[in-house]
Amino acid sequence: MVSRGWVMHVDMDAFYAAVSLLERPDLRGLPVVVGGGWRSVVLAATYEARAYGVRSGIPMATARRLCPPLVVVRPDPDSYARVSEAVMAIFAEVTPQVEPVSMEEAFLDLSATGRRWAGPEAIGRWIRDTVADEQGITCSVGAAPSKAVAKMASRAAKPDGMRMVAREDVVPFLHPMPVGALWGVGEATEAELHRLGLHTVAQLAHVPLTTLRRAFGEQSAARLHTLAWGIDEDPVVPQRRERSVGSSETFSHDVDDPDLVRRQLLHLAERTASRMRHAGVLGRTVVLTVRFSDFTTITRSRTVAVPTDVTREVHGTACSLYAALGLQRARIRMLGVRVEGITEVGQTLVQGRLDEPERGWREAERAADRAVARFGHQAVRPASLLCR
DNA sequence: TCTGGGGTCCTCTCCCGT
DNA sequence: TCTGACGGGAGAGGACCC
Repeated sequence: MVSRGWVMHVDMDAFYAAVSLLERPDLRGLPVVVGGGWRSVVLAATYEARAYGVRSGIPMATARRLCPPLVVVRPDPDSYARVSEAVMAIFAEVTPQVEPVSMEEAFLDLSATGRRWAGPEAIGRWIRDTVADEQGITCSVGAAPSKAVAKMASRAAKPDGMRMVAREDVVPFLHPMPVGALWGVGEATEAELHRLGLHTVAQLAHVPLTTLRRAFGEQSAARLHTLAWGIDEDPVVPQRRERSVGSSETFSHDVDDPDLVRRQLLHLAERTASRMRHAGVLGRTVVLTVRFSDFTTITRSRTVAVPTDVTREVHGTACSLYAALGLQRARIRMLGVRVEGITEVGQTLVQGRLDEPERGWREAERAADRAVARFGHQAVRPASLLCR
């Protein structure tokens, strides 16, 4: 075994766009993005589109302006899930210690690989070849002594490349980089670091910890400092359990009608709770998110006495949180419903209420879930959503 | 320019009980 | 009975990731 102490990060190149092109080979070589309606943002862009400055996260309108010949394709979640599952199965042939980060990337703890592998480079080559042969898409691979550095190595290798960073090479690899390249340093943190006169990882690594503490607080300062030296003890954890489940949606145009808001909250509560029932989990805290037309966003939450996965209860809590805001026809752009404090059904006592019928809403909604699974989403729906 | 939807984690504040 | 210190939990918001 020659891979002890190595963590590998594998990241699919422009995953959603690449998978979409499998169905549309005629679009190969063109600037293509995956995205939705006119108020949406770019979900993924091919490297041809990126040459125009188009990248994921920018508004669709901006993308069209930057790249007039842009081709837009709609997302295809089923295909993404199928390819992702196949790719994760390839990783599992290397090691059982696979931590999926999202559909398109995962960390692999190479300490647990068998003797058949000659080392991290051989593993990386095999993964890249197998993913390309079996799934027809490319990926980038980074390997290092820690997750954070492995992640940055795969980013440096993109697209369609591989980068190994041995323990003795970590500091020379990191220190010339701009601070914004560190994993976990986004726009706001980068701006604050620049304000402190820190532009490279080397400068960040040598600044006194007390200076960072004043600017970022205890935990974030410690994290930044250790990251700058490539130290990251975060282990590879297969099968991380979700800590919250939620659903949100931007209206096609801003709304101020309270009835429309309550109907949308029902739609979001239904989506959230049915996913919870499907996953076999319950949650205690309902979080309502409201984004107004000026893009200011507020959240309000309430913890209920008994954990729930019942649409009616999630909806009722979300509605009372909304009512408590006392909004006078404010223009709303987006609504979200999320449930936190997740536990598994088997681990939680679901206490019946005194005023609850013996076979209550929970059973009714489970029966509806079974009908939906058999006959499709239109089979059973709350009456107030039938006109959607 | 005009900003999706799914998440996690951290910080700060407030409230409550001791 | 009042006051202050302290810790824990809840709630709100922000930053970050893909």
